[in-house]
Amino acid sequence: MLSITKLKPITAEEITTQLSEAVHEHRLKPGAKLREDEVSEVFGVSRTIVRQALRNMAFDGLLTIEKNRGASVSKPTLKEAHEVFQARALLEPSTARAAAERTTPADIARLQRHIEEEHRALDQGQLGLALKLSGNFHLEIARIADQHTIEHFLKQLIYRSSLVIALYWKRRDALCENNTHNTLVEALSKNDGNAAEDLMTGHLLNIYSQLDLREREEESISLRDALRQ
Amino acid sequence: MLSITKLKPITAEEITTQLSEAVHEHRLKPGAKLREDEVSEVFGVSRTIVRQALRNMAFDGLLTIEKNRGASVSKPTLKEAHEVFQARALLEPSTARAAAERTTPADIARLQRHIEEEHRALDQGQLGLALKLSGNFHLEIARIADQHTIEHFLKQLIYRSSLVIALYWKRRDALCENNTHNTLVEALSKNDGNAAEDLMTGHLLNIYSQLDLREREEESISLRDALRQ
DNA sequence: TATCTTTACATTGTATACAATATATGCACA
DNA sequence: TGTGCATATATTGTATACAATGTAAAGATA
Repeated sequence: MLSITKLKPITAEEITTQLSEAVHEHRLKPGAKLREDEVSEVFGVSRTIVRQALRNMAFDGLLTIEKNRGASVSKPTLKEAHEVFQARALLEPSTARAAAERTTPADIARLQRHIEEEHRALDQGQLGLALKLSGNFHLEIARIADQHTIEHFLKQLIYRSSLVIALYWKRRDALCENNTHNTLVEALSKNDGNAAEDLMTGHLLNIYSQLDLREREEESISLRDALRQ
Repeated sequence: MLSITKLKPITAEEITTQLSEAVHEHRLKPGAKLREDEVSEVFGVSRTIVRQALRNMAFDGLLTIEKNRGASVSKPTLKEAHEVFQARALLEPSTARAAAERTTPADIARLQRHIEEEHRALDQGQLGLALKLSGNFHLEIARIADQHTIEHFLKQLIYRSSLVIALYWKRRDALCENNTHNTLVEALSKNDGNAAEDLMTGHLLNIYSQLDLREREEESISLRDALRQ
């Protein structure tokens, strides 16, 4: 028997979340176009709602909306890539320190579950998922630090980091397995703020160093885009 | 003779800017309601556009939109007030340093014009305007540092600072006249990054110290709001 | 064939109609 | 009075119709 109960339609925020995760996991790659009625068909809502969701994502820097030409997944420039990691370098170490000072056993358990999931995803070759989980680990730390404002900014930066990685990661074949996250959890569990701050600084530098952020010629992309301007 | 040329209507972004400035200048105070019809009448556009503008502002933290209950100017809590200045303390000093390393004479001229305007506003008793100009001074520094991402975050933080000041400033009667901005410009003109960074740190602490961020009983506000939840 | 126009189509932008919800008003009853 | 309920009004939320714009296809001219 089919249930005909009219279930309430999905909200703009839920669509935002789902699409954002798709970008974060590289299921939607930089440059991908998102047509409004395509999206509205998928989620079963009107374009009104879809447009709200797309604008949300544009705000987070995930999408770029060009007037009369629609929305597409952003392609951060080299400069923006640098800026994202510079901003993270300013925000995350002190946040890690603050988190260390108030980490509870329950927090540790959550973080360890995060890491496990991430490893599982890597083992199964789900690179995109692993990347998303890795980002969420960082967000979790901001949550523990109980810094909502910074968490909000960090969320944007981490999503954009995912785009940067999609475009500028040196070796696509493998996200290097590293155990910095484990070491960080250790520092947090000991409430060692100094260590947490230092580890986070090093961790970000490590990621940063694995990006290929040299100037490129093909930067001026698809010719069409170059001429359009 | 009346010009009947159909001038193109104002955009959502322009409305966002105008309303944001009104909030920044305290012409719109925390708690003030913004009805969609009213706004759309004022600007001569449909509610569609107004709703875009209101959502933009909600994203910046200037407005709080409650489902089915409309938009009103945000009233940052004590915790949020702390968070705003903690975030600024992380971002602005290093930004000032970066700015110092690339400040040009033209930049100095702009900054000095800023300060002059600010003083003029103060002399004429236009506190709100002075506050906005003061905020713009800080944004100008981020612009000089050529850090677009941080500038974007800072803009949000500075707008919210204005709300915090509206709610928690110790002495409403007078924005204390200080010449820290002048000293900062001096450091920038000498390309003295260390000094700029230190001055910015001190400046932010100074503002922070002039806020009354002690717990209050009346925090739970208008009773209506408290019970509504 | 190549280039330029013109035309048709696809897609986004805006206004508006209607539905859903919240707020205010009036009335009954104690 | 004042409290509860019912009704009316105001306001926001969503879908849709139409306008504006961009893109692709077809045709014309050389």
